[in-house]
Amino acid sequence: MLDSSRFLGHVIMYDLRALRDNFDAIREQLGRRGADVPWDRLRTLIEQRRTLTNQVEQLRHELKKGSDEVAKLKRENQSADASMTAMKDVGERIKTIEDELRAIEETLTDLNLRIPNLPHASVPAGKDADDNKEARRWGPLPALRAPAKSHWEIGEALGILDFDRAAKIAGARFAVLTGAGARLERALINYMLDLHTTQHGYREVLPPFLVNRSSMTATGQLPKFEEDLFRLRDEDYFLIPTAEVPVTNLHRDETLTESALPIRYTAYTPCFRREAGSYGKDTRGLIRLHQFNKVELVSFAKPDQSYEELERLTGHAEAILQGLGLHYRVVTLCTGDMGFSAAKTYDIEVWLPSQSHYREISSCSNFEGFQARRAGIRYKDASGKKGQRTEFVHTLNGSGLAVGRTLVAILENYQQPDGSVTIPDVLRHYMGGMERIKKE
RNA sequence: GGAGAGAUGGCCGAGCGGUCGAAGGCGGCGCCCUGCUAAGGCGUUAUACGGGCUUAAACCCGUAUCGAGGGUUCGAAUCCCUCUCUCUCCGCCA
Repeated sequence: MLDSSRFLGHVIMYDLRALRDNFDAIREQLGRRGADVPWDRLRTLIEQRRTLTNQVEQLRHELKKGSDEVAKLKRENQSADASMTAMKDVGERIKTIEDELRAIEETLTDLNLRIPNLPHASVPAGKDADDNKEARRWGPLPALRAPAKSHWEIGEALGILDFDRAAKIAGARFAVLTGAGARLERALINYMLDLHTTQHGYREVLPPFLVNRSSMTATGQLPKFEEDLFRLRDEDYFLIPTAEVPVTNLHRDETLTESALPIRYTAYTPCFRREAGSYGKDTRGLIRLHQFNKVELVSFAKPDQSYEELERLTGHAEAILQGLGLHYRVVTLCTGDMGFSAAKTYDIEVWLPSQSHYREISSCSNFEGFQARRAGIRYKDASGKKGQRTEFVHTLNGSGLAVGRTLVAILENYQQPDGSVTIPDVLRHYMGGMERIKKE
C-alpha cells in the first residue's frame, strides 16, 4: 500500500507548473479571498527549484554515463581510476545541490500547502458572512403560540439535557443527553442515514474517529489549522473534526474507475473541535460543543459533473430538514467566508425561534481538485486503451446534517406552551412510537 | 508489549553491487489465423517531472520512481541505518 507520508516530498496542492504559469492570475484571485501568502518568496523559490533541478539532472546524467564507463573499463580489465575520481567529484557536486534543493522543496511544500483553494467563478465576492447571498428559503416560519424558549431551557426543564454534569465530567462545551433526549439524537442519526442510503444512493461508512497526519493534510486541515484540532499527546493521531476527513481519505492514493463515478458515501461520526478563538460565542446550549454528532455526505465526482453534484448533494441535505418540517434557507458563501479548501460552498441555515435567527446546520462544498491533488485521488477509464490521461477527481461533501443542531431546531420549533415538545412524524417510529416529549 | 518474517510493475513472481524500468507468467491492448466460439501465432503494454515546441496530439531526449526517508559506493531493487505498513507466534484486552 502506498503511504502518503510522502506529503513532504512531491505531492503538492498547487501543481508547481500551473502555479508558475498562472502565477499573477492566481495571486490576484486569492487576494480577493484574503489569503496571506508570501507571493514573492514563493515565486523566488519556484524559480530556484527549477534551476537547481535542471542542474542536478544534468549532473546525474553525467554521473550515469561515467559509471557505465567505469563498468565497461573494468570488464575489459582496464584501469578506471581516472573516471572514478572524476565521478566522485560529480557525485559530491550533486550532493551539495541536492541538499540545497531539499531545503527549498521543504519550505516550498509548506508554503504551498497553506495556499487556499481558488473560488469558483460563481462565488460572490465579499469579506465576511454579511456578503453571503441567500439562494432560497423553504417552508413557513413556525407560528409559536407563546414566546419561544431556548433549547437549553426546554431541554433542562424536560430533564433530557444536562450541562452541569457534562461540565463536571468533562468541562465547558460538552453536553449530556439523557432519556428521550439521547434517544432523539439516536433517532435523528438513524433517520438521516436511512434516508441517504435508501433514497439518495449513498453507501454507509463507519470510519475511524482518529486519523493520522497525512489524512489531515490531504483534506486541508493541516498544516494550517492544527490549533483547531484535538491531538493525542503520545502519538501523532488527531480526533476528526468531521467525517469528511476519514471518508475522503478512503480513496487517498487510489485511481478510481471512471464509470464508477460519482461515488457517494454517508457516515455518522462524532466530531471533535477545539473551538479555540470562539470564546464567548454560543457558550450555552448545544450549538457549539467540543464534541458533537454529524451525519456527513461525501462524493467523488468527475470534474465536468461536480457542480451538478454539489446541487444534488445540497438537495439531499435539505431533504432531511424538509422531512422534519423545519424552516430553513440556503446561502451561497462569499469568497471571504469560505473554508480553506472549498471552491464553492452552500450553507443551509435552520430557523431558531429563540434567537429569531437562521443558524448554520449544514455546509456543502465542492473542493474541485484541491483535496484530490493533495490526496492523490485520480480516475481513469478502465478500458486499458492507450492515450488516456489519469486525472484528479473532484471531491465534495456536506453535512446531512449536524445532529445536535437538528435536535436544537426540533426542540425550539416544536415546543409547546406546556413545555413539552412534539416529535416530527418521520422520527416517531425511531422513538418507539413516542409522539411528544414530556417531563418524566 | 515481546519474538520473528516480509513489502518489487494492473496481478503473481524472479533478481541479492554495473549489461535492470526491472526475467518469466497472468491479465490488458493491437494485428494475424479461424465459418462462430475455444485454442493458437506475432507484437505491444508503468507513472511523474523537465526539455525538444509558439497552441494540441504524436514522437524524441533527459531525470526520478522496486513501501518511505537517509547513508555507503565511481555505480544500489540489491549493502547499512531509521521509519511506516502487512503477516505469524506469545502476552494483554472489548
